[in-house]
Amino acid sequence: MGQESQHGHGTASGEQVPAGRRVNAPADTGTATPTLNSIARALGVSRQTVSNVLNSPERVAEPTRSAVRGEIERVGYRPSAAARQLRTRRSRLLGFRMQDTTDGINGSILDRLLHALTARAHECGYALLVFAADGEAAEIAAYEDLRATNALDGFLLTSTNHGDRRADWLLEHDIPFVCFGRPWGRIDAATTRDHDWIDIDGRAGTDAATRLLAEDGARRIGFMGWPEGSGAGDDRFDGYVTAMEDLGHVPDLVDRVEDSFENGQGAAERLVAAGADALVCVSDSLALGAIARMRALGRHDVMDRVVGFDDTPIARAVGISSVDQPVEQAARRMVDLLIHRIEHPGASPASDPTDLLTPVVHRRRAT
Amino acid sequence: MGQESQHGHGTASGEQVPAGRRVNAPADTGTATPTLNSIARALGVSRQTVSNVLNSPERVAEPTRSAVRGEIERVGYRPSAAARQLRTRRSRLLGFRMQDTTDGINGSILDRLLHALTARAHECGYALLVFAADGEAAEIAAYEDLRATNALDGFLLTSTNHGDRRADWLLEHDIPFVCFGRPWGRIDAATTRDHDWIDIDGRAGTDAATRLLAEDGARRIGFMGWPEGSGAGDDRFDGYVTAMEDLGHVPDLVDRVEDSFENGQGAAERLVAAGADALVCVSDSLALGAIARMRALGRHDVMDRVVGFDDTPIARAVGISSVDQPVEQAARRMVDLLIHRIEHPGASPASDPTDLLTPVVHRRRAT
DNA sequence: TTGTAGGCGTTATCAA
DNA sequence: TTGATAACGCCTACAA
Repeated sequence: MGQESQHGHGTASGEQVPAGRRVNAPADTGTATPTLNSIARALGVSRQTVSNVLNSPERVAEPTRSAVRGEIERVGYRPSAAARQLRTRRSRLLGFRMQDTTDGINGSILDRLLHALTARAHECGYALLVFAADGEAAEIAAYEDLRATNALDGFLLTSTNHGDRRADWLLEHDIPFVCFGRPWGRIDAATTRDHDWIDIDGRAGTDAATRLLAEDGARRIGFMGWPEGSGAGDDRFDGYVTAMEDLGHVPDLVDRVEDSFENGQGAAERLVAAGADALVCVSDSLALGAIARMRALGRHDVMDRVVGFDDTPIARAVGISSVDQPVEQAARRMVDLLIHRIEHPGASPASDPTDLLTPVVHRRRAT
Repeated sequence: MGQESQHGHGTASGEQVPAGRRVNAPADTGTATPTLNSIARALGVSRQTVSNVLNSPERVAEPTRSAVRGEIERVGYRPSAAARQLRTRRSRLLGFRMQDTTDGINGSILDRLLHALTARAHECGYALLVFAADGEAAEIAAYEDLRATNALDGFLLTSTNHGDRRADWLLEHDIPFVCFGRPWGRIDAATTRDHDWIDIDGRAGTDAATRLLAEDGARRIGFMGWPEGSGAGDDRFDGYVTAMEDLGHVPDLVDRVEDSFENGQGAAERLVAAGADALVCVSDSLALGAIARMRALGRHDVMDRVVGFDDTPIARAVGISSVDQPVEQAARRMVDLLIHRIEHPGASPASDPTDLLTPVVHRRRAT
């Protein structure tokens, strides 16, 4: 194997430093960064063999293989993502867009998601690239740019809405992606192809919340939700309705408002005035508002019968019962789906609409 | 200029597709990805000229320049980050570690920071790579790995503590970074070199909070803080002490506990038992706990005189006065410092200890 | 002002 | 089983 003997045309390529060149040598610390070449040379094998040890170990004979591995370990070699990317057209990078405005309380679930996505991606050998973009158009522009320049392998989308054009664009351009949230608008639309997504069973969440209150003796359970038209909001409303009907109650105490603490106060007041003795809320902001107003009105009976949604830190701290979305599980599934799609192009979408993640209600008592 | 005429040794490099090769051609959509080469060829100029138009436009004559620009625009050319990175050793990527555990309420300020950092980096032509790592050792290992494989240009550190070894490691390895938080432990330590950081004047925050309460007629103002030993906590304590002394009061109503809602309840109860008629808190969790307990005890007088810290969404919603850290400003400065350091190695640290960002107190009334 | 040459570190193909 | 060769797209130095 001719240890150390430079064979062939003089020195191996990349080693002739025509004295006086020394381009951008980064503050020559004595030890140059190890590369496939340097390892190959040290061992007297070809750099292709070293590459094979990394990518198709079975094609390399045992003695060689362990020798190479030893050297790699010894010098702390790390393959260069740039070079690999240049060659393979893959970056092992996943894109995640930061919401332009975190409205705080509810936004916290997105942050939880981001944490979980990062962790899972890491386990799979991928990393997350986060970017900012205001509005749908800007977001699409960002996809285009990041895909072209940074070769992102795929994107993780959140809060998909009716008439969302991001998914269409990505489909058209054959870029892998997964959505957190069902394709509300497009489902059943024969003209559009399907795509990967995961979702949480909001309906099951409000259903469980409603039953929990019923168990506590509530009869006139009210619902505080978002205006009709948002997929998740309507879904959660359905859960309330079916649970109520199933329990033999009439789901007629309903107040649908934009999400905010203040609106929660107002809606709660109206609902109790109409006779509600308990409240199911589609968010913790609304629940928090409801509790505050109930307290102000001296309705401690109702205060103890409010259930929020998302199980935000505030709910935990203040002691509000809340529906907890299995975000970590969702993140794992999103990443796995996306990576599968990336590594097996051609495969058909793996999501099954019946396969929603089930949230769990935490029962608490306000402090 | 011989449009379209291939001059020199046959076709330009990279264009000979020895029929039957067609390696990984990604689903040949008819239009190949534009490159410097393809643009140069289309225009009959050399690829170097195109590169120059991008990187040193002044070296290219006008007619050529605009022709090139037109073509770039027309075909939607984007330089490949991988190729550029391979060549320049720079990725235009900044690293940000996700906290392993977001303890929720207070963690929200980190999320706000991340949003702001992302936005600012984007404006500067950089992107953020987020990664997960549990514990100091793992974080350092992540630096090493990301630096070696992904060529991250620098790192944005948060929550630096006493005896933090991350900064030491990064300094040793000459990797650019900035910290959110003063180098508490190492400041004045002659043995360690200095580094870039920014910080917020916590002392000014509690000072302002204390004065705000005094304006409202409070005399026996209590302080709810963290146990001695944390830089930020001690800093905030100092603000309270100096303000009180300056106002002619004695800063003797002090309770220092670990940060949590529950501890906030306990501390508040002890302090009012000792005679406090107002409370300055170093976090919104503590403030929230304080308010809850005051309400339970019927001390509405004190309830209206609680100031929190961080101005989290909950504080805004519930109506707690709170000290708002100028996070967006901090983020801008962090990114700018880091990028400066990256693009001008050798320059000395730019942070000036006297140059802290000043928070502002928002006055609110609980709902 | 523009063009030529060479190489950054990796992988794919094919020949030995 | 291993090695030689040729790109991937870009940038820097130098020559014309």
